[in-house]
Amino acid sequence: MSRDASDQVQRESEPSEPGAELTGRLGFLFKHAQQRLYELTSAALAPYGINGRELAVLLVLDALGPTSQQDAARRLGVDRTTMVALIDALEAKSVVVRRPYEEDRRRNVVEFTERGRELFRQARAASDEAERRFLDPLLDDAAAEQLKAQLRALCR
Amino acid sequence: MSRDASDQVQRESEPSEPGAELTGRLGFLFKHAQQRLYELTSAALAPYGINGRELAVLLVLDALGPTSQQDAARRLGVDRTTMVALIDALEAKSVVVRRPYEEDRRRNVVEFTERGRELFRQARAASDEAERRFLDPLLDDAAAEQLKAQLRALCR
DNA sequence: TATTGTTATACTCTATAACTATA
DNA sequence: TATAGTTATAGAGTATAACAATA
Repeated sequence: MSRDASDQVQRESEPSEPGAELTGRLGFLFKHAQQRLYELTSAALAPYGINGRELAVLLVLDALGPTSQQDAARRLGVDRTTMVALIDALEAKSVVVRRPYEEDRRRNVVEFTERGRELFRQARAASDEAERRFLDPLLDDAAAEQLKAQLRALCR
Repeated sequence: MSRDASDQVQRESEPSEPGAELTGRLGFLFKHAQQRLYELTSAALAPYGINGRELAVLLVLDALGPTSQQDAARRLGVDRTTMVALIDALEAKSVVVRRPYEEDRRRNVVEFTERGRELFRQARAASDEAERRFLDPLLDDAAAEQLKAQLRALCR
């Protein structure tokens, strides 16, 4: 990366490129940045047979340990009915299993299978690598970290 | 604080807050930042009876002048069949009109109505204000501009 | 043959409501 | 009564395929 910082910093507050009325808007920028991240991540995860949403479920399971579907749904910020389908898909691929929870038989415990845990480790590494490639256009690691910090601030 | 040493090691680029495995990921950050921007923008546009996608169409029309649906669709990066429905909605609200284009009668020309142009000006201002509120958690205007510059770099 | 607008259709992601079995 | 999981269903947003009119 050998570009001058001034190439990337927007000096004035009015963009001057043609079409910036649209392409300079936050909604447009977020949509397209996200689209690009989605493409990179999808390609990176394809060899493992899971998608980004399923990896997110696995990250939650890894963080929480064996968990009820409801807890995982809350943690992920999705509806519990959405979680049913996500776990269905992961269970069909033998990445996780549902176990009855004896102490409260309304619940399932969801946990990794042995090969599911190994698949998760590899898929997470592939996704990490995709994130790094996504961030590659930024100047350096400090810029990448700052972007993350700003996004964190914007999520309340 | 007398935990095992391995608990206290501050790793290099790993965030240490609980749950950061998920919430520190770019996909998660983008999704939630965008969700927040969506909520603010939706609320800001509601009084004008249009949504963010429709405002994007109007921004394209404003940038291009009277345009065919296909040109507008290309500029926006959506399918021409998607544009049909978008123009349908805007025309139903008398914000734009379709006019036959005499030089090439396969085409329509889409353009603002008089009150549509005025509504657009006000809606755009409201959306701008929503963007500013969205960016409010950032330190200052320079940080906001830098975020935009970084997003632009990430969209290729 | 190719292009513009259109319709019909389908797919993805997600949520709400209602059912069941448990508590 | 309340909760966990499930099913059925619906809505938003989008795309593909096929058609009519026109070039």
